[in-house]
Amino acid sequence: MSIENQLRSRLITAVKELYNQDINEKQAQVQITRKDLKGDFTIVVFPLLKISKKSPEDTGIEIGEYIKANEESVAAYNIVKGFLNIELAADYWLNLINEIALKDQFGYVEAKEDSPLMMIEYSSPNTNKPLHLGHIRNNLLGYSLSRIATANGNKVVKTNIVNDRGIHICKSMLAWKKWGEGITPESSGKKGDHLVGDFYVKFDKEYKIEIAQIIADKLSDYSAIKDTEDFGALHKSLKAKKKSKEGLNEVEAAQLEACDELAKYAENNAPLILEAREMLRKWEAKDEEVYADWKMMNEWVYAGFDVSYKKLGVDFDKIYYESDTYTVGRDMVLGGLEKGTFNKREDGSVWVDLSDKGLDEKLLLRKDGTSVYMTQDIGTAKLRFDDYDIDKMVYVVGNEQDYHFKVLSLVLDKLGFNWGKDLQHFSYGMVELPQGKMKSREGTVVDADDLVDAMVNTARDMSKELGKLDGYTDEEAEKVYKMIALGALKYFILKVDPRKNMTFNPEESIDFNGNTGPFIQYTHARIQSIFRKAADQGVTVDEQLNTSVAIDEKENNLIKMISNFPNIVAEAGKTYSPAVIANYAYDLAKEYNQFYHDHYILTEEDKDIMQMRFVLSKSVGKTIKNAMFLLGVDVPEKM
RNA sequence: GGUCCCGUAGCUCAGCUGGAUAGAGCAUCUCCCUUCUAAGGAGAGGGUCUUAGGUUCGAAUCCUAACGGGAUCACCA
Repeated sequence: MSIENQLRSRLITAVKELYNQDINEKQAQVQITRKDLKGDFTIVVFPLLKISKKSPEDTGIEIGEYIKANEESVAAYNIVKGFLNIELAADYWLNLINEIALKDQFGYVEAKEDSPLMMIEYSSPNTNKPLHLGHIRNNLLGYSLSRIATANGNKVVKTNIVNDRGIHICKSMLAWKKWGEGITPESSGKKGDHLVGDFYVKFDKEYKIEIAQIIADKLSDYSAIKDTEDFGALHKSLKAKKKSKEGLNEVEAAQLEACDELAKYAENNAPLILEAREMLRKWEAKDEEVYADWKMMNEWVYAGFDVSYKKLGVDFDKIYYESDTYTVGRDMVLGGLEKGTFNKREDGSVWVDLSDKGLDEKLLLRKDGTSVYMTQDIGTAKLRFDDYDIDKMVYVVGNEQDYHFKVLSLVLDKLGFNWGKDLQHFSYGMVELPQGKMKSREGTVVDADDLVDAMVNTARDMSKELGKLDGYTDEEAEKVYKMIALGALKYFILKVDPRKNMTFNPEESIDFNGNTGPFIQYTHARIQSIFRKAADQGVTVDEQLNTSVAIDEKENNLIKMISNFPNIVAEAGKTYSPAVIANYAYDLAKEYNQFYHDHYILTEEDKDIMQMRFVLSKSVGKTIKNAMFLLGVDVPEKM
């Protein structure tokens, strides 16, 4: 039992003994004492005043005396403004740090035979474009969450669902067929995912031209807007005005309706989209030529993704492909249709009615029988639960899909899967740039590969300038540059509460000073440097410290922070938040740097004190390393 | 319009299971490298915690409303 819990139960018995009253957890408040006050743990006595019928001071004294008399590790107490601060015996913390010093995996809980199996889905890319900044947040969160879940004693399976089919894939295929002239990654020297992405963009461009043409041709059919000169501008301004406080007048409402109708008509009747749909139909019918092209282009993309994943340092235990799972989903939908769980409309499309749950009707199969996004998620879920004995399913997917996962959960539940309603949508916020949202059409999307490369370059330049890696081979140094670059990027993204939208400022992200990953990595390297120096000087140091040595406040603070790490890991696991770990690692590094600044270690003459600072430094180094590991960040020996 | 999320220093973010004087970093201004890594440390300025009510001994934190920003409500994924 932790000392905190011991104090809590002492408090409960104290109230029972002193005032003959039982109190609950909420009334028994034990928290860590503010840093600027004397004491280790604080008992808040305010909630107990009604019971004690005494002043905060008197109540504090009575409880303080009781705890001091009955809890061995409590040495003293003080009362400030009605808060009872408990002071532990000096050697309590020193014994604790000796225990910690012996544990390599300090802070982690190992999984047992009967530990729950958690499957975490993340990444889930579309095979029609390369990974960008948004995917980076997803991948880093998913990877970190899986490490945090593992550290909390779960068996974890990292999984990925590759969205390798659907109309969006057909768009890039079609564009490549039409305008690609047989270009390949080899012939162009371009990464496969980028090459395919280019054709997706090309499709969009040509498609837009066709839409504009149709609109121009058909404009005269729509009386409300027939004299419009700039359709796009009108449509946009009407939509904006509808959203604004002002609202639309009758004429404008009619115009907007006409605009919407015409735009929809154009979008659905442009020759390119018709061709793409035909291609999707052929693909689902396994048309030989379409299938061969699809396979080839997908291979290009996978090869590209592999490079990006490796660059980011993430991986998966099991990858599912939508092209394998959508038919399973379709069968399940059809099965549900037979049982009357879903219903078919006259045109042949299949729907689920969720109006009793406060949602609306949702499409599960199109009228032409092809699958939608939801269909494949149903199939994927089925396959996964067939493959693994999953206790908890976590989907790392952006918050723009909150609604989708609400529906998925209910649909799975309707289909009779008891895990349906328990699925966890780990919903994270969007990544924005200082100038606003990323827009692929405006070329403001930050490419994942480019970003990592740029950061490695910055790390290299900076390191060379500082010259801290002299003596390393080029290969060794390059490893460190990469470590620092990724440390900066990962920490920058993971330190923010995942649920919130975040702003990614490229300039700030490559800053290596202050509250950054490299700051924490630097602290680790600094600590390792002490040990190297010690070895050079022939100083031998024991792994344990003398528990009767005197420590000052700073040293005590460090021990307290280290000993709190397991609680932090548990909290991060419970709240699914790498940010909790990131903030802790920063606080610990900062605290250590202050200690380092005004405490000498190797030149300290008192052997016991030197020993204590040495063991302390070692424990800090280890804890930083273990914390950063949970973020997927490695720490260097030198930097 | 319905539903959901967010609003803390000039900027980016902590703090939110109610608790003591609301914290970091960046940016601005001062200091500190002849002893273990200055990618560091110390200090200064900078706040009606969007606003208004409510609950409470106590509210940045919980509740309600307003204002501001975002997401979503497709035979897109």
